[in-house]
Amino acid sequence: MINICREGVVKIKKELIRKAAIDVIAENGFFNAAVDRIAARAGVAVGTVYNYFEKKEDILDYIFQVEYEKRVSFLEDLKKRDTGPVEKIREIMNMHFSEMKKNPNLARVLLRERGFAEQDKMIHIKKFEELPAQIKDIIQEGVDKGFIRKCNPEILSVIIFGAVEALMTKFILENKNGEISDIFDVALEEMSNLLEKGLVQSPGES
Amino acid sequence: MINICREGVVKIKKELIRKAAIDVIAENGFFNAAVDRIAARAGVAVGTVYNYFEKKEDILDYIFQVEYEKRVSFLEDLKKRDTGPVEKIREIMNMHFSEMKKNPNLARVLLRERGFAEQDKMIHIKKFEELPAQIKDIIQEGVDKGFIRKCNPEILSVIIFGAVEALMTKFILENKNGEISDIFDVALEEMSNLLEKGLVQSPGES
Amino acid sequence: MINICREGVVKIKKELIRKAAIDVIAENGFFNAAVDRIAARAGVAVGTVYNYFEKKEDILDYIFQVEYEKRVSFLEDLKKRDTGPVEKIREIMNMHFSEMKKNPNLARVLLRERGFAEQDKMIHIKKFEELPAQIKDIIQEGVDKGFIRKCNPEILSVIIFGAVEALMTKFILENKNGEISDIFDVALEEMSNLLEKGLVQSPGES
Amino acid sequence: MINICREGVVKIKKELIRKAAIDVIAENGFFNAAVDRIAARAGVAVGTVYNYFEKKEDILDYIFQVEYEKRVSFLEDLKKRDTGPVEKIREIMNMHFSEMKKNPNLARVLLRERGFAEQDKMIHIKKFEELPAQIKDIIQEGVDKGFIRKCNPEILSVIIFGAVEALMTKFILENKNGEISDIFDVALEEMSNLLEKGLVQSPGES
DNA sequence: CATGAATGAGGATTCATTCAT
DNA sequence: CATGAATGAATCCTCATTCAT
Repeated sequence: MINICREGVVKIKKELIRKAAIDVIAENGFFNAAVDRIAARAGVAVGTVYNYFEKKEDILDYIFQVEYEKRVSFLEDLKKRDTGPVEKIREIMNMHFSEMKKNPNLARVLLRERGFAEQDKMIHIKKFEELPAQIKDIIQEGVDKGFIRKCNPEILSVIIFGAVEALMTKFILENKNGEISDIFDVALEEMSNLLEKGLVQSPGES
Repeated sequence: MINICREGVVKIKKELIRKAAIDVIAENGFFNAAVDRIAARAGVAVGTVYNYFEKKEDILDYIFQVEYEKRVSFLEDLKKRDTGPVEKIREIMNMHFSEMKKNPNLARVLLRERGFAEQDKMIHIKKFEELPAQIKDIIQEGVDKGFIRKCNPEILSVIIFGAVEALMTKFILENKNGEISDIFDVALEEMSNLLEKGLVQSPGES
Repeated sequence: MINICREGVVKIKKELIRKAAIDVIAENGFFNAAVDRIAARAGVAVGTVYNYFEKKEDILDYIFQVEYEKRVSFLEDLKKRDTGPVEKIREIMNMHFSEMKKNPNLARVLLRERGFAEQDKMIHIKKFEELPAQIKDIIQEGVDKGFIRKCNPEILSVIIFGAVEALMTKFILENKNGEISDIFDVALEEMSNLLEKGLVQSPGES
Repeated sequence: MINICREGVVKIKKELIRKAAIDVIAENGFFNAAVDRIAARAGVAVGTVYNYFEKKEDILDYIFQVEYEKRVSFLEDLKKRDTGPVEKIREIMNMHFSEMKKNPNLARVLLRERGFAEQDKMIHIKKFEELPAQIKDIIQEGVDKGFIRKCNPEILSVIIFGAVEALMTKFILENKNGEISDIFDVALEEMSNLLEKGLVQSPGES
């Protein structure tokens, strides 16, 4: 469908820039990603970038904003669903892994450039950092309903998110130029097992 | 005046610079940490920095090197000890958390600037990134001895390290200017529980 | 306001910088010619210089390029002309001397900064160094047509070029701040005589 | 013979530095020749260099001074000899060429770094530049005695010196890393011929 | 809105020179 | 005299940002 309205057109350019920025930043890191090069990659003039973003940092923040919103709406959908909490967490992991397979560069940026969360201007990076809190609710609900043992949901949400991101980081480092291994399936399984059984040998099991 | 020994003096200056760099990088991020400011903080001239480090990047790499060596010798000691694997992992977490309490700025740097591991020159950052592999051995040993259930030790080491680092990151973000909460004790407990029992309510438990 | 044409405008700025560079380099030598000062002399910002030249060295190379091309086209015209070889050489000298009177600073640069010909990047300085070879052809032709006695044209071209440049250097050193003496006419005459008669007293002449 | 006196010892160190400087400057040019590297090459500490030379430039000037004095005493000897002027000039050329074969690096420095003659501090470089004037006397004497035709001796001395240096420069550029070709013999012959016969075909010669 | 030349503050790095030992 | 660590001014170059067209 053709989107002719002004806003739609605007968004197309902004999208071009956002996507170019993801690639350039993934390749060079945010600081080494010159605005000129981002513009060039987007097939656009430098000045044009500054029609859509006030400062270079805003580009990065916008990248996080888009992903943040994607995740928020995903999590909202998820919460409504009727599955158990472990299954939900499994789906969250699944979502992250498959997003990463779709766009490894994006994952690279999301994982590497979070350092800016401390800066006050980067409101969406900061928000992104608060996403684990969303898992907290799922865990809390699981506890309330008796599916999950008593625990500190906030801490556990951090633990789970950290684990997921560490897995992604590992695979990024190992697959710099190649295809993402399907080791993700193994990772998924291991995480599920950890949550279900812990890591310790139960008495009476082989 | 007594000059302890040439090598000692050299190390003192290099130490001054290293410590100053940790603070300045923690506050501004590596890229915004001007060498001039690091030198000033160290009470030293710019040129002096370049007597000890060839390039700015080498300062960062050296920071990782020192910490890497600390951790390696810690892990070597740990392996020799006679405790069970879960207890060992607990000690690793404990070590990280207490290191962090001692020097939060250092933790900030270690957590935030790992992105450079992809650069070839940063050999110690790269090595640092491979530390989780050390946990792998502990897990493997646990499996072999029957203390830990069958699993993929490599993946699980990544999961555990990721969890620990996420916890540290969270507390850094929340305690930018303040004292580190003793929430670490809770975190420690929760991690231990996760490893021992998983997250799921066992049938027959309340 | 009428914008002659994009390319024209570009050339104007590049010309400004080139001319400023000639003066600053002539006064201080290439190494002591700070890019900032060249920019200031050109009435332009530092950054602008780097819009037209990738590196400082490229400015110097460009100065040689422009002069090289001037000389090549002059020599091509000259070859076509119907005059004898000695007359042609005389015209070459004349051209050099009058160019030098027009812009002594330029001559200063051309004579003093050739040392860079050894660097691989300075392709035009290297080419400039090969200009004497053009005289070689003229001499060779003279030999072929019987106007010039048997000799090694390559060596002689070097000798002639060297002589011309030494003369120019001498006058530059003697006329740092003043007008170029018209001693050039004498020099021209002496060179012509040398070529025609040698330096030795012929038997039977007074 | 062992030279134990203070001055002798001093000179040995100064000589070490001078020779090292010649090599380092020949390889990198004067500006890229760091005093550290000169000192290192001489097997001496930086500070030691400054015990013998006040400023870096003084090292270069000293190199020229030594060579200047060598040439002056050579020319004084030469003047006393009973040979004809052309033969004397031939010997001057011969001296330059063979000096150059002995130490190409030195020749490189002498030819490339004369640009500093304009600076007031470099008194010996300036003096070196005035050496051609010594040939002037030889020519003048030749004219007076009837061996050389009437001419402007000053101009001709410049011409001859320029020719010689151009030949040396050419061979340096062509023999950067290799042995100096024996083309010098040819050059010597051609110069002699030029001086004796000029370049023009005499009527009645083949 | 699009363009991209111009800007100049900022930062990494070098290196001549000093001076305490 | 010898040493070489320390100094910091000086310089090249980058790049975010502006603005006239």
